[in-house]
Amino acid sequence: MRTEYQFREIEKAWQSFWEANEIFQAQVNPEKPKYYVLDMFPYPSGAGLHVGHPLGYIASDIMARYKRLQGYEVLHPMGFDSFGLPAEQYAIQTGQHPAITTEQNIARYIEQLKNMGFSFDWSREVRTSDASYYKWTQWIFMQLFNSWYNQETDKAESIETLKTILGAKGSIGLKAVCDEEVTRITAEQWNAMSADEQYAYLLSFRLAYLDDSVVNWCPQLGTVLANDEVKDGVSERGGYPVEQKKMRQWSMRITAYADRLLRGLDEVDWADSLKEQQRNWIGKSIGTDVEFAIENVSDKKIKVFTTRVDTIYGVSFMVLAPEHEWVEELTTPAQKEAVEEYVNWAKTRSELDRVSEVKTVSGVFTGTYVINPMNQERVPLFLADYVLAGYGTGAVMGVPSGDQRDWNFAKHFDLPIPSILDGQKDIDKQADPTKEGKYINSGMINGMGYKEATNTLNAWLEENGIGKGKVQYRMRNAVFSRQRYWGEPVPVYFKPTASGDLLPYLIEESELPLELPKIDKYLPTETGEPPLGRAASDWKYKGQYDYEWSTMPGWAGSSWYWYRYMDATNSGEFASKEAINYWKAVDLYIGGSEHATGHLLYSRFWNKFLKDLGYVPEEEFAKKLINQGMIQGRSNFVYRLKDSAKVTFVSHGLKDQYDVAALHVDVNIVENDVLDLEAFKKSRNDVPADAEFILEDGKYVCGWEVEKMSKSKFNVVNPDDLIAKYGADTLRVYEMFLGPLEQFKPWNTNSISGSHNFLRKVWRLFFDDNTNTSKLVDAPATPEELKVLHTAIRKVQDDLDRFSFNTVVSTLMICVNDLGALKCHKKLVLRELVILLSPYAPHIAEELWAALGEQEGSISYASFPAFNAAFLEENDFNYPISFNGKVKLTLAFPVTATPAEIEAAVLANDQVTKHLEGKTPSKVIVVPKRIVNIVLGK
RNA sequence: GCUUGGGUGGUGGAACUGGUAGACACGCGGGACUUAAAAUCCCGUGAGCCGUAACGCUCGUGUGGGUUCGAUUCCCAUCCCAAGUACCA
Repeated sequence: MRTEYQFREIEKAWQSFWEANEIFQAQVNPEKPKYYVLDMFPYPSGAGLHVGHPLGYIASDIMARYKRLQGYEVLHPMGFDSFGLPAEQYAIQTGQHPAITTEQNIARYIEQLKNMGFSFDWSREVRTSDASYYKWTQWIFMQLFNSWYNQETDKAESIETLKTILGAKGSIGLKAVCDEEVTRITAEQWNAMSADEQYAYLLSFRLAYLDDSVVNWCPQLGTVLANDEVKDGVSERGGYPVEQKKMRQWSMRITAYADRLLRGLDEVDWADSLKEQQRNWIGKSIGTDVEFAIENVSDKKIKVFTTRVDTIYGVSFMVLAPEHEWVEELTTPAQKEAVEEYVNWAKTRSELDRVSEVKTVSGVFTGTYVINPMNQERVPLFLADYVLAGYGTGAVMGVPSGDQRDWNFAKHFDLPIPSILDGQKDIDKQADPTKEGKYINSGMINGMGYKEATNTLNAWLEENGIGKGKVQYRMRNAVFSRQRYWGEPVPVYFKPTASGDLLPYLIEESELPLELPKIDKYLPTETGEPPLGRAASDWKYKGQYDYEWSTMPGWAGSSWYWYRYMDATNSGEFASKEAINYWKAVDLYIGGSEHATGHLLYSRFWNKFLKDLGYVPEEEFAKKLINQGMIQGRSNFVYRLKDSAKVTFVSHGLKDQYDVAALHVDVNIVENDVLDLEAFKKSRNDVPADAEFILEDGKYVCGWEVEKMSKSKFNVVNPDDLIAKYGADTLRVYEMFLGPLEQFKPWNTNSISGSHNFLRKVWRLFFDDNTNTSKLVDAPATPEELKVLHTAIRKVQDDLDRFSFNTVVSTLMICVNDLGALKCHKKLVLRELVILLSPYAPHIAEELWAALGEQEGSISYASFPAFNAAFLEENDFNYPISFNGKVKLTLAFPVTATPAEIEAAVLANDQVTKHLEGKTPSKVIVVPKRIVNIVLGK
């Protein structure tokens, strides 16, 4: 029998062993510290996994296994974000229920994941589309519906506390996050309301609420599209026109949490770029709302938001967004034509046009003037598309001296550019946004500095009822309805009031889950209602009330799933108190950065909400987050002669001598950029058997380029193929060895043989390939062997603690190379080496662990080797001796030598004297156990 | 434009708080073993230069400056690449 490294048998055997013995099942175990390693769970797409997907899973699995070795109770689960569009689209085309497609895809994913040897606790697998899971997504929705945000306590509270407050004090002066247009009422008014009226009033305060939202409606497809399904104003699929349509939609008041979402970022260990993205997305700005009166219009005032109220005396014009609702009314007859023309032109401009033409100035005068409340000056009112209707109040005060855009605008329309600060420089050439200096030409703030001026103005404006300090956020509330089938039903039905208005009511908690009804077709109804409307005739609450027909968005199920893993089969709670209090939050979360402003923001929102209600203990759900970099494709090309009677391909190195066209070639038939000619001829029908190849050095060399990994570019590498050829352990080691986890990098199968050879070298430390014998011996380790081993122990531990997965691989390679050179086959040493290797290559590690005669069954629960610094101690240190920073030689000195002794010895050395060339050193720097530098004057 | 990363051999990358730049691996070249191949092992491999040779010299981390005894690492300026983004008042 050969004992050569038989990875196929080894990997299958250990995967079965792990599964049969439930090796990776996590328990609530207060005896041990816990560690929760989470991967962003995948959407199970029909294409299966490519080599890019497992990258993050490998890293998280290494951490999970490493922490187990360190004695932690590790929770490392996997599941599926299984609601989503592709399955629904497939259902529309084929009529097959999305659940069936989803089930098939998941089965494929699980098979692929199991082949990789991940240490997931599969007993905790979750699927967002299972009713037993979405029951709790619906339950959280109900909690949100039953809550309001109290700004006094700065947290969400039960709607019952709001009723009490309204009954006692009314809503005048109530600090709550609510609909903007809500009418403020007294306690008497509240108490005088009917039950239905009170219920309707409360809807404006609930964290889940109904609102008219603008959606991308595509009449031809009869459906609502997400922003990224719309390209250049038409649907990505089919290219049909898309219009903006107002629809009654469920929304979530995420803006209530804007400030906490911002503050929480300081607590978590996430990449700066990611935090910055979230900060930008939330877009907090502190400023002032100011009302400007309009000349000859008494019933309206224009409200502007400014972050620089201190510049208000420098206002020389005012601008409204072209979409502003008062445009028509505020245009004078003389300007009517020009304004209409401008508004129509502005409508044709896409978002892209607006962004790309930043430098051009456009606008039109309305003919109307507004009055600056500070100095009663008449200021012309313009329209310009640099002002956006969707941000702030849709109106901006123009201060050309301090804002470059305003300055450009003023120059273009020949408006005055008054100076307001003595610190402003060259404002005839450009705007100067400085806050330095004292105010001039500025009425009541003349002579003041920035801070004092701002405070003075805010106080005065508030006192006179003209303005007010305000915090403005860019972030909008989150639309929560989707006009789709394959999502969670919203647990709401509509019941008419006495006057016939429909009000939304929650179903009873005991009636959860509200399951998706069966429907005949997965399209909207003929009247444009969502697909669930098709079930309406026999899908009614208590047999009489219509349910909500829209479903929840994709982010609903993924905004709390890490809690379900803690107690995945609990039917009475989303997770038990005991489980939540043990596992608390995710210690390490790994996933792509593309979720920065979606999933990661919504999840933080729901987590904070659940904490407010006392269901979970932590304000932030993921303490540490690593974004793995995307793996890009590396395409290969062949070069076909353009004018040649016979089909002819020329090798990469010679292609410049011919007129050629580059064609993608399947990377799976190319090795080290050398094309497998036979496979190539078979792979394509457009390559005849007698095709000719112009070779270099007897080989056909392909060109290459980095592109996105995609089928159309023939550069998709399937992990299954690599596992079949090299084994999962090799693939795991190689993916980590490729480079830092966070970095974007192209996939290149070329050097995978290096990782495979490494594992074979490990194998050969244990077994002789030729004589079929074990080389293991029971002998005490030499100091040299211990030094090699402990150098590796220290570095592996240090590197894993800072998530430097790639350098661990080279450390292990060095260790194995060194032990090989020392011909070390001692059990005591190799035992520790195998433990170090086991997080990366768990199958071979288990096999070798068994070969060592270990009785413990699985290496997974061995102890991580204890580092002993004593083995690394040296008597001498080899000092590099440098002259003016350039190293010329090295000299060994005892580590106990003092700098003075070293300096004396160095200067007395013959070689050093030779390098001095008779010069006298002006200075000698000795850094103990580092370097000696001799400074020579010029 | 702004924000955040990043530019190191033929390639992927290493160098943890400033201390021998290029670890480790791929690729390539040479050699041993073999009838041959595979496998394995050994040697070499940043560029340029001097010499018969041991050895030695010069340059070198996008570019230009600076700080320092000493800079891939810190500072300033600048160019290029990637991701994100908002004309945000």
